[in-house]
Amino acid sequence: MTQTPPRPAAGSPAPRPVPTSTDVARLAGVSRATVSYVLNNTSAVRISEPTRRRVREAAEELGYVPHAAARSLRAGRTRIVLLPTAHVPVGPLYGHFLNELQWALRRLDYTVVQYASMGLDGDEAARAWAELRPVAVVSFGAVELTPQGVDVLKRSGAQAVITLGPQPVEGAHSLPVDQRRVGRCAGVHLVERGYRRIGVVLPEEPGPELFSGPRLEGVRHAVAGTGADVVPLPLARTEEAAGALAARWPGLGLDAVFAYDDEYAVLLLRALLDAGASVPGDTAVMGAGDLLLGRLMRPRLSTVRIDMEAGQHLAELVDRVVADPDRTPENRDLMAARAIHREST
Amino acid sequence: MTQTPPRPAAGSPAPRPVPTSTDVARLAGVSRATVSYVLNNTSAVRISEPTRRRVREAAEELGYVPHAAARSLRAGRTRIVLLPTAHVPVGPLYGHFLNELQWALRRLDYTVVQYASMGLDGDEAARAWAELRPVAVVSFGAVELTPQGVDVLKRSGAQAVITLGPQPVEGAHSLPVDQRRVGRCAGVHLVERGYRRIGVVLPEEPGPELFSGPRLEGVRHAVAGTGADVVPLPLARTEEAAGALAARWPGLGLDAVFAYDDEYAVLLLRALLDAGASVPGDTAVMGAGDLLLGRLMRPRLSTVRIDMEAGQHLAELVDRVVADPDRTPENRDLMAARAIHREST
DNA sequence: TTGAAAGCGTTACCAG
DNA sequence: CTGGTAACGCTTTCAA
Repeated sequence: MTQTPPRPAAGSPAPRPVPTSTDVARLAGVSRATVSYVLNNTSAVRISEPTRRRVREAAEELGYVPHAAARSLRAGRTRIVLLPTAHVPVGPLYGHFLNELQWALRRLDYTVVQYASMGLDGDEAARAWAELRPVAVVSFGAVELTPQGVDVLKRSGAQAVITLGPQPVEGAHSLPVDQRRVGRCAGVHLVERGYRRIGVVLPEEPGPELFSGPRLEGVRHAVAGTGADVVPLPLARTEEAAGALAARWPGLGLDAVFAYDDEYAVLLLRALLDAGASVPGDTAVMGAGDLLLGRLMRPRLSTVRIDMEAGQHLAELVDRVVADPDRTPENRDLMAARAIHREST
Repeated sequence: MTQTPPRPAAGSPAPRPVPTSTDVARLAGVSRATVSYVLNNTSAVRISEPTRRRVREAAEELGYVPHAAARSLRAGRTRIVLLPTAHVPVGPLYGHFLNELQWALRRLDYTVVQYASMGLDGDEAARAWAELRPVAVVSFGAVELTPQGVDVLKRSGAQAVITLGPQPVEGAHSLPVDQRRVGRCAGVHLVERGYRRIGVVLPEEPGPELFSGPRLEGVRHAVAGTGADVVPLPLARTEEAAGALAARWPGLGLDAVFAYDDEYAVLLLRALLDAGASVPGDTAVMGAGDLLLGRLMRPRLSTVRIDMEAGQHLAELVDRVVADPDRTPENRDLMAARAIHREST
């Protein structure tokens, strides 16, 4: 026997142990199997109505709630979808997308587990995730997933290992999401308008590197061969930092700037205006994300609009892959990016 | 119920079953018990170094990963902290707070499960949560938790049921977070400056009701007895809606407006300016949240700054309550609110 | 120092 | 139509 807690100190409110299906069965005067059948509405077996009622009443009276872990253990599979997350959100857009995905997954009856990857490397992380025996893992690049990591997950029972990112991972169902395209949109937009010395604002804060790097690369790519220059500009997300950058702006000799997202863009735009610069006359400013923020500035901020395929769609994809892991991967990029011309460029 | 046998169709690449501790034991030529001892570094038992090595190598070779559900089942407790979430985020601030909390909990080795409450009522939701046997539940008011719900959770093994909200829930460890204080700050601020016809912008979008209602109530409370009026103003978070509201503004006869958060405030502020109004001359505008957005507007947006006690602290509180469920609840309000005067009031 | 065995709560199978 | 029994993977007590 296990250590039956010998009546904890008097005064405790309810030292009652948590009721199990055995307790329900005993109270209803039936077997555990019958309890299971009744509570799960198993159609393959027919139980008499009086019995059903007795079982239901017993469960109600005891406040019985089935134990998900025991169920999974027996069933050999969970309904857990694991979402590895980075320390810091990389932007409002991403947060919104993640939220939508969670909601949609829950709606499909999955249990969403967010797993913060505390600086583990890809394989350590994969092993930690595998302990939960998730039926699916959807990775946004917070952790660099390796083919070995994917293998560990699949062997632990994951039916779907889905990665979103610029390049596919061997063994995983990889959906293309190429942040370079955001930069490319901006680069093309600016070059077409004749700008030739282009600054690119990169967040100094840790977190968005996985997004900001490729966006910079995208700008470089768009600009290649046009004779235009690209100058990386690290910037902290504060008014002071923006002011300092604006102060040394004339010395930089830039005629345009593309910022990691609209927040950084507006921060700098404001600082430039306050420093007496003319936008887009002296310098064009472009952001990304098409946030409310930018539309409310004057001049209105030109931006790269990013549409992530609705979380709803991704959730349905997860569900399909779980049901049929061998289906051929889809290749459409989940992210649509296009430049929106307003008044700041 | 599903009845798909775990036997995959022939031709599947790797139908290898997931390795268990039995497999490791067999390969290492020891018993399952020994495997458990070695892999968990059990200090009460000493295993010879050669044996340890054999076990470790076997585990490595097979790619063995322990099964969290089985472990919890045996242990009788999980490390799951359940976070009920609403459909839509109620604002950037809240999102940030939630993120910090998740990170801190993970750091304390908890498994964070976000549970979207799909329109379940308090007791249904509590039962659904209880299936996971969380060791703690931290509720932000996405679902109205009842004393019965709390009881179900506690009886299912939850050591800590923590609610954040205006009023305590019987049986739960309730931390005061009173959104009315935000409204009160704004109300006091506006009344002190002589404004007497105060509009309060409430989001038309579903989601923030649980926050916006109390904030409105707080304004009313602050204004009571001063002879000032309070007028609720539903507003969608779009430029069109704000424009429409600004168009009928003169007819409303308001001399000040407090918006649910800085986004709504700036939206309206911009629309008023574009309509030719003077701020704060004709109308004062105040927001909440102290977002970057408001600081970048001209005139700079007056706001109510809200500091949620760092998620870190809440995570540590959870950890303490889990360790000692009978500790006396803390009563300090987790939220600090104070008006910040800028240029728009 | 190691191994055998008893459960944890659930459901599937197969007798009654 | 119903109920006993075994098994899921793991930890831990007890015995060798």
